[in-house]
Amino acid sequence: MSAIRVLIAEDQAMILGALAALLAGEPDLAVCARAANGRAALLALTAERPDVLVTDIEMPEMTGLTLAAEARARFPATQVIILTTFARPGYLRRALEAGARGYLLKDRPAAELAEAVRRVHRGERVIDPELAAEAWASDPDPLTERERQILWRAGEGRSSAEIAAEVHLSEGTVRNYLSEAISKLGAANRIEAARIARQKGWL
Amino acid sequence: MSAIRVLIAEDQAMILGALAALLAGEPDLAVCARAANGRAALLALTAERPDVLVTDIEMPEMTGLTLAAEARARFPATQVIILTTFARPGYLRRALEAGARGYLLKDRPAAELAEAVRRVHRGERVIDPELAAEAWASDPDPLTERERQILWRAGEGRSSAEIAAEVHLSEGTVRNYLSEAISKLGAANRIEAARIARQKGWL
DNA sequence: ACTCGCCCGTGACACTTGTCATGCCGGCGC
DNA sequence: GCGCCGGCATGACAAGTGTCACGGGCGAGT
Repeated sequence: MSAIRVLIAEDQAMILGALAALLAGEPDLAVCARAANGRAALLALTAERPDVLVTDIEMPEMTGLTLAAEARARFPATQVIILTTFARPGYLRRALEAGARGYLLKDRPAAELAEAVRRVHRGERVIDPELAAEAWASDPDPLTERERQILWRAGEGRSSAEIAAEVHLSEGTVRNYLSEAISKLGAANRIEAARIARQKGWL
Repeated sequence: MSAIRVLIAEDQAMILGALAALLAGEPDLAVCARAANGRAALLALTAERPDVLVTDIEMPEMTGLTLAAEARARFPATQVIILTTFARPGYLRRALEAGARGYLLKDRPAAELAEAVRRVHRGERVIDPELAAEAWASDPDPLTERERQILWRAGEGRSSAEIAAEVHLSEGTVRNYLSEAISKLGAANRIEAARIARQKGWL
């Protein structure tokens, strides 16, 4: 009986190393690769085809949520666990929609990580129960994928023209999406809209 | 020759466990206790008198910085290492004033933690070199009080007119201050300026 | 086949924002 | 006294932003 092969994606190098050390202590688990961002994780997925992917959400290059969706689509044999600081219902909802099988908080005891890896590998779901209840009660993400993508860039300080170039759209269209997002969120401008969306976990 | 005894303080349980696992892999180090907040760390210090204390900054009950100062005053034999996410020069300065011997970022490779523990135990200082340079070289806060006051509000999403009303200035003047702040920070617009200022700890 | 939602685009308009030239005033050094 | 600089203010202009009306295409459901 061979060990469960795990890929860890986490942008803070020391935490990445520490998590790897944590799982290395379990005889039935093996950390087959590590990645410091979403893009590197995709490469590692292709090369290693691990049984389980454990990923943070907030990473450079590609967030853990889009990584989860990519992984789901291209490597369905790999189960995804989101491991994050943030107990935002919006994150959980999007994680589940992206096909994640587990959602774990960094607040939880260390032992739960190894246990979660085993359980998703058996095909079970592992969701923080407190968070699951809260997620059901909260209002759903009103933003479309495009709106989120564009609002995120606007929140970083990019201009409409810059965003248009980045996502290959016309500037007018970008302004339309922003206008739509602003009105959906009841904000007065793109800055406030980005702030609200971030706080609700929709970015 | 006995192992170096280490106390770890960190509020995120999983990270705490992972860091402990990381140090447990080093034969010359021993994690003698763990604490989930500053108050618990003080109790553990009293009970265990460890050689080295590794602590996060942002914790409930008592921050790592005040914990460092307390430890320095009451247990001078224990050397303190601050381990944090934030590369803010202001934090580093306060950490050193509190008597910390090490300041390490969670961004750094995992191997550096064990090495840092050994070095502070030998009486050396361990300061992230990048951060040390930045802390001394960085022009301390180019913003005037007015600029800060106004840029902060702009970062919250308020318009120039709203800000003008709040601080009893003309709208044109508000725009002038913002323009000045934007150029001082090398930003392209108020959003980016606010982001940069926040990141540098100037807001 | 039809509607509905999301996607993408255009053009026009009013408003906001960023920049610049210009000025007043009070403190500071010489 | 004099120049000089930093804080504060104004007005004017160009560029960027938010809104609206309107158009097209595509896929999912009824």
